[in-house]
Amino acid sequence: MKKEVTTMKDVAKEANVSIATVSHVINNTKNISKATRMKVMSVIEKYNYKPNYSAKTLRQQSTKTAALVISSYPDSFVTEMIFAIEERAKEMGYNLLLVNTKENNEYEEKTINLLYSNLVDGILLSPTSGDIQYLHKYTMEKFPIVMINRYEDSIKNIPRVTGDNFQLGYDATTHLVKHGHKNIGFIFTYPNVSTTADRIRGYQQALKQANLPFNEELIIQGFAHADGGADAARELLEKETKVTALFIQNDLMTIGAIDAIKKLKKSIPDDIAIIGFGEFSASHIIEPPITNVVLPPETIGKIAFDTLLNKINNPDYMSHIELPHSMTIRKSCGC
Amino acid sequence: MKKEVTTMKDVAKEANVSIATVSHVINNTKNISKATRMKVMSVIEKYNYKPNYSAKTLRQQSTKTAALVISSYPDSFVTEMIFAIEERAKEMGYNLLLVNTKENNEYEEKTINLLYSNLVDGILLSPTSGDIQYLHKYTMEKFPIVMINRYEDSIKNIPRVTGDNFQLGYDATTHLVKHGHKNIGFIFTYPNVSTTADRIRGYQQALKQANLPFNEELIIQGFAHADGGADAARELLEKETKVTALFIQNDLMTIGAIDAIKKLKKSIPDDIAIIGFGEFSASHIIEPPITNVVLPPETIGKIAFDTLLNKINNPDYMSHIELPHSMTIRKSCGC
DNA sequence: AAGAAAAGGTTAAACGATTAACCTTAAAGA
DNA sequence: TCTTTAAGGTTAATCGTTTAACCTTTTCTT
Repeated sequence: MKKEVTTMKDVAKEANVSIATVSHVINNTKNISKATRMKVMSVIEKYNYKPNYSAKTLRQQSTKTAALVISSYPDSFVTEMIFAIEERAKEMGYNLLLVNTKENNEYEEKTINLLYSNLVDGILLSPTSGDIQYLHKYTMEKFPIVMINRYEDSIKNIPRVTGDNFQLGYDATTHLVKHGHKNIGFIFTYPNVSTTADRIRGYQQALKQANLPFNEELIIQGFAHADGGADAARELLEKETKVTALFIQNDLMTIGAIDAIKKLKKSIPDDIAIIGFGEFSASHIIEPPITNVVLPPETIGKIAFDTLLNKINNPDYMSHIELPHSMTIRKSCGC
Repeated sequence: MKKEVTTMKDVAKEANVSIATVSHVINNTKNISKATRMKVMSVIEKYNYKPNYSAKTLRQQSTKTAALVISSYPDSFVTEMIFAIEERAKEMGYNLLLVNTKENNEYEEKTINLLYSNLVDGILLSPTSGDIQYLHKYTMEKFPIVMINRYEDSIKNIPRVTGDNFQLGYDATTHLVKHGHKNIGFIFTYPNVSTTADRIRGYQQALKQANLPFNEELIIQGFAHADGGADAARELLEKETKVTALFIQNDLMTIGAIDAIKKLKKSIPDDIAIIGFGEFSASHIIEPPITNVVLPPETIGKIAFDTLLNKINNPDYMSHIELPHSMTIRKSCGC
């Protein structure tokens, strides 16, 4: 599939100048007389000529493209983050490649490997919950990678931007504790992931501080969609845990859980109080309106991209940024 | 920012073979003795060598990258479509570049222009509602573009895959008519877009068939988010239109509209019946559960990508594919 | 008016692969 | 045994830019 496309050579020939001159006109990299410039420009216009990106890249060793590798099915938090990153990339003159590894560790490694082939200048990575030790290879070579949302402590030299998930878990739990709850269920999506671990630490800390016992049975995993939330909620309610409150880490799951609880003829928040994670379009419309603890997806996205840019421009750049959460109080928590 | 990266040359030197041999080993494009192959492989392994993508691309004139250019803020329909496309691309050995033009026509043109620079092999375009006549330039050059969701009739030679939006509008409206509604509001997001136009034609056809008058006041635009839906619904209810049913073209707007209607102390579906567009995670949980007319985002995405592949491999390829919708009946329509 | 500096161009060497064409040597056919 | 064919490699051209180095010619400086 050979495309017959105008090249710089063609333009140069038609305009009766050298290739170098054409390049200089395009990039404004040398003084060019108005006459020549106009001549060249008109030829460019005439043939709708565009410089070949690969050739440019090959010569300049910079693709002006970044990749965003996410792992989970995108809920509204992730979706908003994605588009914030896309926008920021655009602003900074970068293109964005999107890859979803769907929590497939093996595929993730293959992807990073592929991207590493000078396809992109750097990678924004929200890693899978699997083993990501293979990343060491890249940090050694100082290939620009920035972790977003999730991190892995054993891998040094990778900057990251995440939410302050410990505090988030702590605050959400404390809020429920203040409403008098003693048996608080915690429904998460992926284990072995920093987000989950940090929030659970916060949860435990809050209980400890309130002199409440920590019951492992109250912490369970669910699939990251509505049905998964419903299943998890049912499981928790049917166990002998006397659970009276739920802290759910995913918007779709929250929706599912609410549905399931209603179907069990329990009232929210009277029988079961709920705090969800992440603001989404239906948060305030669902009955009852959902209290959420939220992280700012746009801010995280933009800062992450800027961090990546720093890392690209300075291979030794390092930072760990933790963004604070906020809480949107509505009825589902009992307030 | 020069990266010191191993090249094929380095590998060749270290393995004591020619560059060509290394290339042949990597691409399996010639008989190579087992001994040499192993020698080369081990050097590749040792240096974690990856072929330079730009060089490869430059030589082969194919980037194995496609772009998805969407225009609107992504609701769940679009989000699911995006990831279906990303997955399909992956399957077919392509990378996916994502661009959101946010309904900015000027930016859209700039984007297409940029992408055209051999950055991608082809573009999947869901165009803005603005003037897209500039596309003629590209169809002339047979640059592979496929329209997705939206199309523009005046631009020939561009394949497209969309929903059968006429039928969708017709069926949704007819359903409401059968419930006895005579004044059916139609809330859309973007005017001058084929999706909207086709659905309105369907709406009109349904009214005509039922001998109902067409009242232009009942068709209004709203911003594509929850507040926009709320505003539009209020506007319609406050007008002297005696509206008793609403057909809303966007999930967020539907959520907003429901909220607004409830706040006006009207009951759904008794006072106002509602049919939304697109299935989303809260569809069945909202009170009342929402009746939706839905298009299959994954199918549209996958078929669109395959169509683009066809177009890439055969510049004369042409097709107009219309996917059928389905309807998920719940309570909001009065059933 | 002489010398220096600026303006406006050009030449040619990269950048890092792929691949047709060529060259040996070994194996197979007759 | 002689000729053909296959196997295993290499050389060098090519893809389309960028950019340092070089060369004229014009314009300043003093």
